[in-house]
Amino acid sequence: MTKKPTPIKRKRPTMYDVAKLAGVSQPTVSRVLNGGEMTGRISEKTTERVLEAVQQLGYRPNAVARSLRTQRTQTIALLIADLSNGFYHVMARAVQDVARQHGYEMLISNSDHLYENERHFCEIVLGRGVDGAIMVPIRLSNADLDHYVSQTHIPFVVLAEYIVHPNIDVVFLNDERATYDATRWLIADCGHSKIGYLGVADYYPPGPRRRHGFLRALNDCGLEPDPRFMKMGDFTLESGRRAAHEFIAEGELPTALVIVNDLMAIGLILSLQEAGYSVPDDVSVVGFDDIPEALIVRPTLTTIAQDPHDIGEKMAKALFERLENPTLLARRIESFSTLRVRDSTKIRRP
Amino acid sequence: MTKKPTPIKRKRPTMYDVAKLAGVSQPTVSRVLNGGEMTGRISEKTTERVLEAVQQLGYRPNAVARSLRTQRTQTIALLIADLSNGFYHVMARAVQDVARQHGYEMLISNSDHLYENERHFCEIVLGRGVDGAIMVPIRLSNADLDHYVSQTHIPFVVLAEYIVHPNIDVVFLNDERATYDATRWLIADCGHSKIGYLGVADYYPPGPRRRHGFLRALNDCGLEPDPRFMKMGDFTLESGRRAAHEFIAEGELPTALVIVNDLMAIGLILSLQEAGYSVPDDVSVVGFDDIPEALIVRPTLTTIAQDPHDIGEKMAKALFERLENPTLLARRIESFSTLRVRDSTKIRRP
DNA sequence: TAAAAGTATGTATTCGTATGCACACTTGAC
DNA sequence: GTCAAGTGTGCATACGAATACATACTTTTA
Repeated sequence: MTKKPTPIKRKRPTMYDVAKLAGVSQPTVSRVLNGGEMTGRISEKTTERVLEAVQQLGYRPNAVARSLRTQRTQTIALLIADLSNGFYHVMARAVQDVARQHGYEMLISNSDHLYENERHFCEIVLGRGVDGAIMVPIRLSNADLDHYVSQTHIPFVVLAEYIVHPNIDVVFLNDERATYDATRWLIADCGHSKIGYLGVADYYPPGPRRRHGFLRALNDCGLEPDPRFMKMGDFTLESGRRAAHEFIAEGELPTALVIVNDLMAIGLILSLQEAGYSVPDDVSVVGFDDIPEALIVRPTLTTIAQDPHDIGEKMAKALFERLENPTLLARRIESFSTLRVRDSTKIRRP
Repeated sequence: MTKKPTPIKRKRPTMYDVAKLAGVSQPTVSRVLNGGEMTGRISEKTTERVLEAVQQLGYRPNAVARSLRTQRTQTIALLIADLSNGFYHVMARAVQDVARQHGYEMLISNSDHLYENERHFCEIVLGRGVDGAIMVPIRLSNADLDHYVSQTHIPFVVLAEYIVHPNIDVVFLNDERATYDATRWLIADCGHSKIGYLGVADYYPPGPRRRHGFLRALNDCGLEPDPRFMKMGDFTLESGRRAAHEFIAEGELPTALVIVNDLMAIGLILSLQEAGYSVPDDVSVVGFDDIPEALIVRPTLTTIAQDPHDIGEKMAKALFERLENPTLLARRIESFSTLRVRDSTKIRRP
């Protein structure tokens, strides 16, 4: 008779197994491992025996059981809007660094800008009982968020100026102001007056704010927005290319374009170049985000740089502050942008 | 005596609360919600009452408790080597799609190519009891992985040809062959003979294989590798720039370069251009990966395209097949690369 | 030298859910 | 009118660890 086909799982050892081997009770093992001074000290001899048994069995605490008992999972959840947007990598990394520093794990999810996915994420957060959540909501309304937040009692931090809620920390960029400043710079310092704007639909939260900053700058400089130069995309490179083709087809280009994000700006630049136009000689372009690709495209992209590391860090810190002190009130925290002038813009003297 | 300082959390409702409100027992609630036909059917009247109570209390099952009871978490873990590498986004997305399709959540982690992080990930996997794990190990040895895998009994899938283990599914690329083919194409079809290679240190797993493919092609075509044209980086764009500066400083360039990944290829191209060289007129460049930036850089990058979506999908599918059928033997699954010829290479007739 | 105060450990219970088993009640068959 | 075979529920327990409380033993104190 041959050996049995190996009963693949020998069960994972539990505290009871360790306790039995060490000749003590299960709680003693727990106390040795968690060392909570308050729990009662364990003699050195016992400690030693227990640790040896742990070693010998290769015991590892079961995080699920522990979570059930302690009501904390040592995990936070992070929802980002687009896994393929470089902006979020840096942010995610910053969050992860802070989390790890606090001994927490991070559950990342990706909404692809879809309402359904954002809701799904919240459901998970509620069901799985993570200890805190950080998200970049794009489609969720204040009411939606309130609905979820009121059911859970964990700290929530969002990157979204439009959210206003007594229990949610908000980190936000001053998009409106940043776009205003950049536009004004194009007009006042660079001498442009035929300026266009490539934005996104209003239901994307940063859409209205950035467009408004653009329009306000125009207005303050005594210019009228030209409807021929106002177009829309959807944050993707491809939509930037489409916009370029529209401009080309219509035969008239502005001398400068403010664009709602870098990816679209890059798409537009590539398509303009392929059609024989020059950036910045024919059109100056200003993007928004400062993703790594902004330094790869030629000309390098002038852009409004957000600081995703700073944003991630601020969000994570806010979260852990509230985890440690749940009575803390929700705050609104600003993260600043700066205009990085590169080669895609040039001074034009009429 | 005053009231306690407000126990801010009114506790989350449990099945008992639902049961009480509906006038049934807790197991009945469980059976209504899980509807497992085998469990015994519940009368329509009861079902209705229970569902109403669920609704009214806003009850949500506690995933932690459920996991403890069922010994499954409905979660898989994914470790990627570099969150800022576009290659992994697509892969992660593919994995997530398959996971979601099976009703599983995904815990993403990021190793930054660091040994410590890879180990940490395995520890988490063991402790937290995810149901399966997918990883891209870079530093972990076969022995390390064996150490971990032997302690857990969940399916593991890795993207790494160098791993050989009876309980680990391996998805791999035929790097050696792909590099061989590309090099041979440069020589035979494009007429290059002064060919260099920009690689990475041997402790990065794909390093030796890709270099070997390069050398084998040279050898098969009767060429000798020229040590002046063999350099190393570390996968980053910056290291590609450094290599370019070395070439320039040394004053002699090959007419074609095979480069271990796109990011380094792009860095090299940018630095060469800044120094006044032309790609592909002075040097033809072939990358590896086909990241999105390959289409942004000018000239567009000729590259060996991996198919990250295919890879992610294959890994996830392998994982779920073994989740559903644990007796399945571990397999080795190949994912194919194709050479995408773009503008960074040109034919040279001596 | 008995009582009080410490020390080290064990006992019992709890977290929220799933599930084997027992039980009561129907229905139909003989 | 008794028994077999369903139905629909409740009871008890288990998952693995943490913790309030009890207990045994030691030391100190009056």
